[in-house]
Amino acid sequence: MAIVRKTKSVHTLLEVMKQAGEALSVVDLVNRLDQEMNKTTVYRILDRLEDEGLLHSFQGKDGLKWYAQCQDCSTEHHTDMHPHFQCVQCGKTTCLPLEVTIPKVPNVKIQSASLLLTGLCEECLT
Amino acid sequence: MAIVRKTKSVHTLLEVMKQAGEALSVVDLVNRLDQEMNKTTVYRILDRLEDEGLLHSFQGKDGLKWYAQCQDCSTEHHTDMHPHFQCVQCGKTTCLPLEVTIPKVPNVKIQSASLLLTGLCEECLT
DNA sequence: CTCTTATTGCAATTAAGTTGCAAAAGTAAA
DNA sequence: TTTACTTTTGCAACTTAATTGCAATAAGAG
Repeated sequence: MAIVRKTKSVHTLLEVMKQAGEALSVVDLVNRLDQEMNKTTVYRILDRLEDEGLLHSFQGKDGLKWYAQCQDCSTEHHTDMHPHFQCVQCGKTTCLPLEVTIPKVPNVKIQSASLLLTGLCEECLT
Repeated sequence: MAIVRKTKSVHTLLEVMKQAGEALSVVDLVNRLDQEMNKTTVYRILDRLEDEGLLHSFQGKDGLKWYAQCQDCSTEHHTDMHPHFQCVQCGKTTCLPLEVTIPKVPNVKIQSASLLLTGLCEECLT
């Protein structure tokens, strides 16, 4: 695995993720960081941070790639699996701190699982 | 809901899905049907068939949209949810005839859930 | 400081998915 | 089967997420 330097760009990106406190799509991140860095850089840093295990990604229902930072994320704990929730109205997307029981499937070797729940969040319900 | 006519194109597409016997990505479908119809038509027919409930779709880990036909699919039974398995080596993707327990999340209204399992299929394991 | 390696910006490219519009095909009623 | 109307299709152009090549810059080790 390539060495990931904690450059200024990396720090800025992680800070934006932390401030957001929820999952962000790559498109959203590119927009938020438009003044700070090039979009190619955003894509590349996200790749590296995911390799390192500092972020994890999943495919949104919108076809976009989403990234999130969570407590469980680390290089060792990479296969860890938790569901995500995406509000169909406001788009807010969060990691759910829940254990998911992965169904047993005979004759295959499961390497990863991703569970995406969609619906209406608390704020959009009221 | 618009009326979906069983045109020749619709029939051909459904036949290809049936022959495949597994989930197919839109890109794959467009290629397989290249001689028979335009790619725009493939996209539009898939949309309509999903509305009608004859097919269901999900986002693959590759970022592509995948479609599958299954026994459970019908207009009435639209919110039905089952997991999919995608082999990382050969790409074979199938519906798993399993019930999935959707975790209870407080204060939100879950409308849909999609569970994608990835790993190695029986053939690629041996 | 100097050498080496990793990172970044920029422009161009690839590829998935969408849109507008005119032509063709299907449906129903006379 | 002719006519009138609606849905479907093909085609070309377009939008946009994601990738690539290359030169320039920044970081780290000695």
